[in-house]
Amino acid sequence: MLKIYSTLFEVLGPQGWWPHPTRFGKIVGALLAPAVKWGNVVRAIDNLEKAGIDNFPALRELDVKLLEEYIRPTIYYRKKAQALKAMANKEELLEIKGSLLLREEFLSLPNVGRETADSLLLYAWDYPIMVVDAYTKRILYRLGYLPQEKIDYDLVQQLIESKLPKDLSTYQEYHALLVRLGELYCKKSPLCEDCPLNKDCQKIHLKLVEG
DNA sequence: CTCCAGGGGGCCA
DNA sequence: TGGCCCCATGGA
Repeated sequence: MLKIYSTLFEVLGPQGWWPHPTRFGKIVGALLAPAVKWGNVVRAIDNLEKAGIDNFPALRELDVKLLEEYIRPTIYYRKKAQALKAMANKEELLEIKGSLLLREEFLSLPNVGRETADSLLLYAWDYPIMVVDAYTKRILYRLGYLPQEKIDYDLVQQLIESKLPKDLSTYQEYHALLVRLGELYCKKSPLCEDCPLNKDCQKIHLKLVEG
């Protein structure tokens, strides 16, 4: 597990997440990001900021229909609008420091599941918790760390956390690196010949090409 | 132009 | 758990 991390870091370099500088942007970004390319998340946040929506009180006052239009570049925008509204209406959460209790609070918000909750904690609350997404599962499965690709979220999270130093920047970078690797090489039709992990991959055997 | 994948989450059986 | 729905975007 640590070897994957060091290999990815060496080949792909530091990813430097989270791209959005403000706390508002980080939180909104974490809520919009699932199943959406980051570029489209940025478009959505830009739409909001151009409309002067750059803080939670403003978001709370914003008409839902208008909010939906602003974040339309992100898929499932109606669901995500509900999540944003719910977060804006629970502004007291912003003052709480990261914890597993706060995680439960996030999970009680509409349309916020484990990945989204953990993204909020890891990137907007600086709380060291590993985010697991479809790429994470697919990559670890192909590398032989998981018995199957469809597997319980918590199990994968525990596995990773048990084998990495419990360190904020390690978790932040590792998830970002796995996403980057996934985007580049680990689609359902994989592009393994160029994958930096190719020589370690047990499922797919093609030659490693160094960039 | 059409087809379709698919970085999540909720709900229901 | 497994199936279905939500539903923009971009590449084939």
